[in-house]
Amino acid sequence: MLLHLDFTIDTPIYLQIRNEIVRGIAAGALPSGSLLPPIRTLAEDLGINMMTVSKAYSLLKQEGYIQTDRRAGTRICAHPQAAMPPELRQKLELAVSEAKVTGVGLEELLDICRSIYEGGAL
Amino acid sequence: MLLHLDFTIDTPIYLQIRNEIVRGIAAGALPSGSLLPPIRTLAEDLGINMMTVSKAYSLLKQEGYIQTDRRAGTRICAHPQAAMPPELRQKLELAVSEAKVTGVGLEELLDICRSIYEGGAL
DNA sequence: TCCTTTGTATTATACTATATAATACAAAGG
DNA sequence: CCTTTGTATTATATAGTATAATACAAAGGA
Repeated sequence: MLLHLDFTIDTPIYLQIRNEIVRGIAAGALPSGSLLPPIRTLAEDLGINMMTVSKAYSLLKQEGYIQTDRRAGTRICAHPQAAMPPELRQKLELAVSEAKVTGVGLEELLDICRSIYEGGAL
Repeated sequence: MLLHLDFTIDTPIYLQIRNEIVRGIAAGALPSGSLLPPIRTLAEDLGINMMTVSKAYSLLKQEGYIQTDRRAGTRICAHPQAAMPPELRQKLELAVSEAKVTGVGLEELLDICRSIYEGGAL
């Protein structure tokens, strides 16, 4: 379980962990049922505090990405939503808007999105 | 100049201001050369502190979205980048990944991105 | 039964980020 | 000169983030 953390950017560590796991799920590296490492193990591997990993897991659990069992550990669980959450919609709007303003053309943008979706962005 | 702020979410106010302006540029509501309201005026309209607006303007200026002149005020300036900044690429990757995991199909996602790009997301 | 492993919770501390408040400054037009 | 503009400074308060040191509950295994 290798997660890439960047301590120089302003994104909190627990959010980086959460994001990496979400991307891992989308990329297929973490299929439904996959066992995530124990909080203490991952914390030690990453050289960070146990509670920071716990915070990431709690968030993922709250969002429905994982399920936790005291003894069995933490596993990925698929959960297609009925509709797209408004927060995700806003994330997309902002990213697409920034791309547009930056000068990225529509077709180019769609190609990028397609490659991310298909390739898994990893 | 109406900006929609949400004081209940965890996104900082200065970032919300920045994001709204970027989306306004992409949507065409703020074409190049548009004059943004003075910091004090916008702060008063939004009921927030002057320095919070100043922070948003500073960020936009640093990112190249606006230009400031002590006397002439603050104006939008177009600036197509040579290549897509890596932070934007990561934003896109995360948003697309979340959409995929949430159960959004590829074509549906591309339609959404297209409508955002063309419609301006406003 | 005892030990280990799991997630979770508590308490304290330190540091940073965010936002406000009250001023002050520099620049330039009227 | 006065106003308006962005910017800077100093102080303060609050919240978020991360660490540290423990402790607890649950359940499988020796």
